[in-house]
Amino acid sequence: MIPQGEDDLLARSRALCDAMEDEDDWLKREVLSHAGNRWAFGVIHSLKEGGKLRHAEIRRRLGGVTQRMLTRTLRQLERDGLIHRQDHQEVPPHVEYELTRLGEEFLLKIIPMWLWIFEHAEDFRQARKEHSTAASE
Amino acid sequence: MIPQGEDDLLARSRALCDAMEDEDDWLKREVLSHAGNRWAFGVIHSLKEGGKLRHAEIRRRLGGVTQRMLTRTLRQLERDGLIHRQDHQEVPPHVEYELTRLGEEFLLKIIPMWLWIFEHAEDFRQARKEHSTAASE
DNA sequence: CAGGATCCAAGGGGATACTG
DNA sequence: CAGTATCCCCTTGGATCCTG
Repeated sequence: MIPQGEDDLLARSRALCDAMEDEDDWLKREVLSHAGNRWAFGVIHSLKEGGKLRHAEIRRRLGGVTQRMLTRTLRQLERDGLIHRQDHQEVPPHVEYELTRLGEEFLLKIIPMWLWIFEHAEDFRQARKEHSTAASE
Repeated sequence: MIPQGEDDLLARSRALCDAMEDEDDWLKREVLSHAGNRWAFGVIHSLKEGGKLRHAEIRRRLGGVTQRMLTRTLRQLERDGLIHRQDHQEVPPHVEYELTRLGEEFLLKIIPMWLWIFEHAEDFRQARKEHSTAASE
């Protein structure tokens, strides 16, 4: 798919690589790391589907995440502007999270890559298997 | 952009999230980590442009990477089948690396996200600035 | 030339307990 | 309910030195 514009994509990417000396390096690390983050994708996904959600509700949807890790993930995403945190200043605490426009766009950008990875799950498994057998020879 | 098929994307992603219980989690971690890896993207990019390259040549193109980190990155990419390592068994050592078909596809899949992030660099900077001012209030 | 060995600092991920 | 504090292990990124 998307055979058109391949050279163009590479050229633009190349230009960015050259331009990205030191100043923009934090951007890659900061933002792209979320894509590899253990819970970030699930959080964004949940918020996309559920709209405005509370901490406990997100935890329920994810399953397996600890309070601490969820809090850290939420803080990180908030800091980068992908989600919005709304504290209702109530007792007991009532805090709601929702995707920002930036967060929605981010989700739509990483889903294709995400899908591609899982579509090629067998290729990756195969590559690893071949590699381990080659190593044992 | 790409307003068409948004629901479809989400539905497919949702289905994958549900299906991905424990077994496929390594896949996400392993493969997606390359996207956030400090050097992986540059390595893949160099190989896409330069074809078959040696260790030292890749180092020259990247600039700033240590031997150790480059070796580790190459090993990781090789393990996941994104690049191929060809040891010519010579003295002095002569080892060449090149992209596999899987690696090329991977590059084309992550470039759009990559470009999007840099196109929105200002948004991220702004979000962070607002967040830090909000925190200090 | 390619990369292994060693040592280090920082961060990710997690378990458990506690708090306003 | 939402979150913090403390402890832990593991990985990442890196500097430096050494080797076939």
